[in-house]
Amino acid sequence: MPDPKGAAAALDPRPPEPKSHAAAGASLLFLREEEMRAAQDLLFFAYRDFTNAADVILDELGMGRAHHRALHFIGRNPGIAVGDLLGLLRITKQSLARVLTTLVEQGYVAQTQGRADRRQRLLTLTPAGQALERRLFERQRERLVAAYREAGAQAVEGFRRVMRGIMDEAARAYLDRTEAVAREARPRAGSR
Amino acid sequence: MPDPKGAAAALDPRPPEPKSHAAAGASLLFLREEEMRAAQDLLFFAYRDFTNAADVILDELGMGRAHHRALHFIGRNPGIAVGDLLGLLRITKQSLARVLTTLVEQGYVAQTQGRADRRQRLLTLTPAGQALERRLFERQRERLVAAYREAGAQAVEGFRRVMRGIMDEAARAYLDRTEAVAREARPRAGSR
DNA sequence: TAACTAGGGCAGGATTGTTGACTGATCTAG
DNA sequence: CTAGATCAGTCAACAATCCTGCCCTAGTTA
Repeated sequence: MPDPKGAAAALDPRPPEPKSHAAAGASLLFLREEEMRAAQDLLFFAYRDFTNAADVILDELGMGRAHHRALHFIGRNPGIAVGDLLGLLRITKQSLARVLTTLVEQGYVAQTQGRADRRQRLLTLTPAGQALERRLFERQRERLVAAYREAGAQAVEGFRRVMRGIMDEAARAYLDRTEAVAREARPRAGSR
Repeated sequence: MPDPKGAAAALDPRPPEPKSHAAAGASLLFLREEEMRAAQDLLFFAYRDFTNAADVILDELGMGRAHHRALHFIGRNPGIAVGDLLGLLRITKQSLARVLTTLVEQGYVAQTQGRADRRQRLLTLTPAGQALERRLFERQRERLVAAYREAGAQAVEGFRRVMRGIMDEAARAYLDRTEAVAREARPRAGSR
């Protein structure tokens, strides 16, 4: 019943591409099989508990995580067009339409016609939507602040770099754009 | 229903608990509102694209992410009882039963009766299950290896610390146990 | 023997996601 | 100005995944 090849491989800590990079050497141990397995665990548990933090509030309102995701990205990108939001969430028009309909009906999201292109419905959070998004965010922020503070600024920078590396190129580009906008709006803490 | 306070707060980059920790000072900027928002983005995109990496293979087999999660944790905990697996995944018996049934029927997972407690069904991966899990893992490993290598060992350590801080205490305890077991099985690279 | 526990199973429903096709409004290029 | 492309909303039908309750069997434990 046991597969010798599979079982052996699971215990074999061979580092991929042993010494291609120069200043690496033995420290490439962090690329071992077991480390990659552990990273799977980290992503699963962190994401599970992070998203879970807001679920209590969502349940009270009869909403789900999809609503939260929409609120989050509309809040971070006021005036975003429906198509662009679809691209961020990577879901279909139908899936978004369902949550968007309830969010608009319940007064959390407002739609305004685009000026340049009047076909577009630009999405923004109403004051109620901002308040709700903030309530949801606060729950998650507690966890983040605790984790960030405990780990320290340097660890946070490492976290940021690894997370960016895991995601798609398109997602990285989006983050860069968002960051640039944030710096522009508040140009005291930024670089340059 | 509209909350003007929420709107104002959304623009206010106040650092929480300004100078409670000693060696912090201005570097506590990384706890600002915007940094927390950015962390939400990081978690969303990294998790989205990481899980997505294995979806192609899963689709071919008519399986979903729930199957992958079960395979992953059974593979990492051979002989795990159904109840313990439920505790890890944090889903209901029914949800697990569905995926477990298909995994057993298709020969990816084997059930053996517990010796100490014969009510238990201890779960292990069959050779086919190990092979499938490995195929799925390889896709995700590509991303992880690239991200880890690009970020460097120090960044990886920071990533690990932050991710641990985000998750529940119970999840951290599980990771510690798993790590200890791995060290025991291969006591050359470990500490102590 | 009685009470508890591990696991399986069923009924019924909610959420979130999919594909595909169609409509309407608007923009753009020839 | 017309033809085609694009943005968005909508419908139907379906599938994956999750949920709450409830009941059952087998085995453990007091």
